[in-house]
Amino acid sequence: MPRKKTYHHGDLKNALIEAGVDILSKDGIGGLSLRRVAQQAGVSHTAPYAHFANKQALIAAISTDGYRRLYEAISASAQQYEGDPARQLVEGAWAYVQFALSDAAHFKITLSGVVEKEKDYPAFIEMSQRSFALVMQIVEDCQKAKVLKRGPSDLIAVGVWGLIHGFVSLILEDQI
Amino acid sequence: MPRKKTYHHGDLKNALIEAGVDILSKDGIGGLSLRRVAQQAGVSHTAPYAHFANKQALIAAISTDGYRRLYEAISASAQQYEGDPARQLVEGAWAYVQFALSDAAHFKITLSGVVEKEKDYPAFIEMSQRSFALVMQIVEDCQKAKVLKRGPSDLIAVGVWGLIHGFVSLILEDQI
DNA sequence: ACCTGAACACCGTTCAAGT
DNA sequence: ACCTGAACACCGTTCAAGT
Repeated sequence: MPRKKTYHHGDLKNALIEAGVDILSKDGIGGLSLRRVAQQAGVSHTAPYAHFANKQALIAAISTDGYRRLYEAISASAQQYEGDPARQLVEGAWAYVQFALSDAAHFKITLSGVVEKEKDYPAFIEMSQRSFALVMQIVEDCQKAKVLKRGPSDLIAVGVWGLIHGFVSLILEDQI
Repeated sequence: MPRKKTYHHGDLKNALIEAGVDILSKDGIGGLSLRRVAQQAGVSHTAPYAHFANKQALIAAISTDGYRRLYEAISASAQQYEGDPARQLVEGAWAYVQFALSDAAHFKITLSGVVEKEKDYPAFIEMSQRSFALVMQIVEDCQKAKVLKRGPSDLIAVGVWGLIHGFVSLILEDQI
């Protein structure tokens, strides 16, 4: 018996997010519409409104998923190189670059800041803050190990993040 | 005699860009449509196609204008504090922050990298590169004056830019 | 060259209705 | 609770036509 095509009792909400990520990877940000997402999930074009207030809310959920992906990648390499903060920093940066290169549209919509997410999407805020806190933790461990100079770790973490992001942006714009 | 409302022999192209910037400041990115831009410029909704291949091209022009605004602001403060690179750096950063805060939507659409501009918009590429070159020049002057540590100036410029951008992003997302 | 108006396919969102 | 189908206003883009 084939898997049921309907999400009537399933997890339509996550199916819609997955469909959105899939569309982003295939057709970019321009191809992302609520109606296409619904169609790909096998439901009518109004069904998403049972789970998301509007398109912005779906985009916020997709962005939250993007941050989770980033968090998990950095976290995985941090665990792998436990006790070696310099390596954790460089591998974390590499995870960031890999996400950007392997799924540019998902990366961009997650980190662009173009969509107004800050107001009504606490899950997005929380996931982005967890990611930043993880980077700050690695920065602090690097400071203790004398890999990075002393100073305010939050400021240095913003600098590290910004430096990596700047590089990735140059790569994505083909200027490097 | 009031100024003619028609751009039949005027500069519709720039009028459309101005209208776009105006709409961005009033209604944000969600409010930016070709039809609204045309209406605000006082022409039919198909007139923009005489000057822009599509909506992306108009957005690229608006983004180019954003980079020019950034370039001119940083350039103005660089001239004002000629011979004081430390001051040039801090005032240039302040100009960046001011642009972001005074016109968040224009700033975001310019610097988000969400739109695919790199391919067919050489004016955009050129203006963004000029802005980056200016920052790099200030960084090099700071290095000569021992305000910044020695090292590859392009890399340090990316870091400086990224640090400022990271701060601005935190401010715009109300996380600071 | 520059602009118009009709037309097409597509979109976000609402709403009454069905299970 | 979860989903459907019709409906509405709006959008990007094309095209034949007008000056």
